[in-house]
Amino acid sequence: MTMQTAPAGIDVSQWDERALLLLGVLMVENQHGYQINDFIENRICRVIAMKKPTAYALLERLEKNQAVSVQVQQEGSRPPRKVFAITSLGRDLFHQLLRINLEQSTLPGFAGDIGLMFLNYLSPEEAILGLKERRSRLEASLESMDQVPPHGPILRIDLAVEHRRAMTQAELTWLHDTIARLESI
Amino acid sequence: MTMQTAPAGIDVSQWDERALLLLGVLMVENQHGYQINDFIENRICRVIAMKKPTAYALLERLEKNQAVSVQVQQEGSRPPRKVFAITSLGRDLFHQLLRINLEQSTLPGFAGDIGLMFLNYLSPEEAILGLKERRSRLEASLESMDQVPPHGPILRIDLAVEHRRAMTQAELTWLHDTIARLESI
DNA sequence: TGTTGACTAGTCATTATTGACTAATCATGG
DNA sequence: CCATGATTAGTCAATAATGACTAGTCAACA
Repeated sequence: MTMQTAPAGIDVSQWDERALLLLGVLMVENQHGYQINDFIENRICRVIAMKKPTAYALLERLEKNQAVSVQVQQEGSRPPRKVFAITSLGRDLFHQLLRINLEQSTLPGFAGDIGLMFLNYLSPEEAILGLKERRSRLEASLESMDQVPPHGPILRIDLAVEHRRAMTQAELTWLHDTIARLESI
Repeated sequence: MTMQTAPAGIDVSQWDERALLLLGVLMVENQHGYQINDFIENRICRVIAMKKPTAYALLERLEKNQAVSVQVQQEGSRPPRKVFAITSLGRDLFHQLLRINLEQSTLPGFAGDIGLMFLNYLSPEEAILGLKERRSRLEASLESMDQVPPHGPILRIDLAVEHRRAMTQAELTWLHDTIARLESI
C-alpha cells in the first residue's frame, strides 16, 4: 500500500552493453558522431561489432530518454555536426549498466558449435582436416593480437584484449585435445 | 573467356550457422515446425538462441532457394502442419556450410568485455565485488552443465556441450587470475 | 585551378528478428 | 460432461539492424 514511487531514473532493463558502450565513451568526453563511430570501428572492432546506423539509432533512443543531450554545432563551413553529451540521468544509467555488466556471467553462443554437432556427417578424415584448419586460423589470429595498439589511461581496453587472448588460447587448447581425441579412434 | 558457368547450386555466402542448424536437423529426418522448434528451444537452447518466428522465416527462405521442400499435412482433425524436408540442393548446401563452419575460427563478441573497458569508472572495491559476483554465477552455471541430457547417436551435441564447458572453465580461470591481480594493487 | 582521394556526417530503404497473439486438440480430474 | 492446463502449429505487427547511398570539406599535386 506504499505510495512511494521508485526514484525514477531510467528503466535499466531495456538497455544492453551497446548502450553501456556509448554512454561510456561519452563519459570520457563529449563526442560527435564521427568520433564515436571511429572509436567503434577502429579501436574496439575486435571487442564489439556495431554499425554506424545502429549507433545513431541508439543515441537517438538515449536522447529520447534524456540520458544524452544533442547539440548541433557548425564549425566554419563544415557540415553541421551533432555533438552528443551525457546527462546526469545518463551518468546514473551508465553506473547501473556497468555494475550489471560486470556481474553478468553469460557466455555468448559460439557459432562454431553448430558444426560440431553435425561432425558425424563428415568422414573422420574430413572432420579432422576441418578442425585442423580452424586451429591454424586461430593460431594466426592469436599472433595478430600481439600488436595491440596503445591506449589512454582511462579505458581498460587492455583488460578486454587480454580476456579475448585468454579465451582464444583456451579455444586452441580445446581444439588440440579434441583433434587428438578424434585421431586416436 | 571461358563460357563455363559454376555448377550452380546455392550461393553459400548468404547463409550462416542458423541455416546449417535447420538443414542439419532436416538431415536427420523430415520435421514439422513444432518438432524443429522443440529441438531448438529445449535441446540446444544452450548452444544457439533462435526464436520460433526466425526459424520459420529462415525455412521459408530456404524453400525459396529450393534447399527444403514444404508439404502441408493433415493428420486426423489436428490443425494442418507444414512438413519440411531437405532437398538434394539442400544436402549440397548443408555439406558446404558444414565444412565452412568447421574451418571458421572467429570467436564471438563477449558482452562482458564492454564492462571491463570501463572498470576504472568504479572504485577498485566495487570492481572487485562485481567480478566476484560474476565468478560465483559462472561457477553455478558450470555446475548446472553437469546434468547433460542424453542424446542420440547421430548428433554430437556432447561435443558442443564439452566445448562450452571448456570455455566456461577458461573464463573462470581468467576471472580468478584477474581478481587476484586487481586485489594485489 | 581542376582532379583525386581521404575525411566528415549522416540518412534511408530493405531486411531481419521477435514479443505477443490466435486457435485448435488433447489429457486429466472432479 | 465440463473446466483447466498442457501441447501443437503457426502468424503478424512492431522493432531493430545494416548495406548502400548522399553530400559537403579538405589537402596535395599536376
